[in-house]
Amino acid sequence: MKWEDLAQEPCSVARSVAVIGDRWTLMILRDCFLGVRRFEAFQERLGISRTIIADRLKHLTAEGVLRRVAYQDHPTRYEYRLTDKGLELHPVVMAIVHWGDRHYAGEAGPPLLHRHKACGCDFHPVQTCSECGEPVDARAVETRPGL
Amino acid sequence: MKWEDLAQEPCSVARSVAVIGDRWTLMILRDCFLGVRRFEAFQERLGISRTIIADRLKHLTAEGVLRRVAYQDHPTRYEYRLTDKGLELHPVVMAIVHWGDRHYAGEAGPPLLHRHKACGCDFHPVQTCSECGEPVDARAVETRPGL
DNA sequence: CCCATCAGTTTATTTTCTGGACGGACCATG
DNA sequence: CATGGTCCGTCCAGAAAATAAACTGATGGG
Repeated sequence: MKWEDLAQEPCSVARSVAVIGDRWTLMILRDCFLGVRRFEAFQERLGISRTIIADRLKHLTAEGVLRRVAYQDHPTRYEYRLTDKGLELHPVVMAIVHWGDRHYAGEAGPPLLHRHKACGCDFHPVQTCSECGEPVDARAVETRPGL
Repeated sequence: MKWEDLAQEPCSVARSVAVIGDRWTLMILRDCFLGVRRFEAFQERLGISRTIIADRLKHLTAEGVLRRVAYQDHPTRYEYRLTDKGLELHPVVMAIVHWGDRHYAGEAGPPLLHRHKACGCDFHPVQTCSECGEPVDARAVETRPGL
């Protein structure tokens, strides 16, 4: 199997991974959620070659996760913003952050705190069932073919 | 920046991505959550070269996400099972699945359904605030340095 | 002019991946 | 007791992809 074939698999993980399942793509998305928008800023923060940045931004734009927005003319310059589809990746990123916080944070605690504006508290994400509202973990889930 | 350097970054996304942020690693984890445990089974399901399977399984084992468990002697054969740390990746995988379901499922709906054993319903994951219990989305979160 | 900013592209190198063969320890069958 | 099958890997050479570093090109400021 080739990487591009992932998108054709009858599996939502495979299809998503074809879009976002790449180290640098995930790092770029992290920065997007932190408010980074410009090519130079991504490059500087990540410290990787510009080719990769250009490539990944192009890919994410083509997939509708980011959109290019002109922020000046003469010359026309674009920045990259999350679309609604991109914003929906927030749970993915938060879940990754939380796992990292739990298993790789040092003595001093997690590097970043997240505050829920509605209640004003620092929080971590909890995954719950859309039907009953209770927290869900791996052992509480049964999977079966749906198609 | 090199890929291995990600683990040293003061960022939980970077540290997590250093462990699981690879296409094939994510696909292997998907299969783990579907109950796949054996080398041959991973290889057959993914259809990629055995070298990659061996490499990724080794990496995940070294990171404590999977553990090797002997399931027979003469010769001793091992299978790979999720550890508790690995099971904690469930929210990450579910979030990815849900995003894929929303944006890449065809007419017929998502390829897999997930049933919450406790309430018996098919569900999708909802990310909520650990403090107030309300659903959280990207715009409801403020980030600040915590260390 | 000369330098700086910004968003990329081009080119050459380095790394990774593939596909296939191979190894070793068994077991079942004829 | 050969022959083939199962299972978990490893090894190797060629192909493909990822990456770094330098370059382009449009513009503005001093």
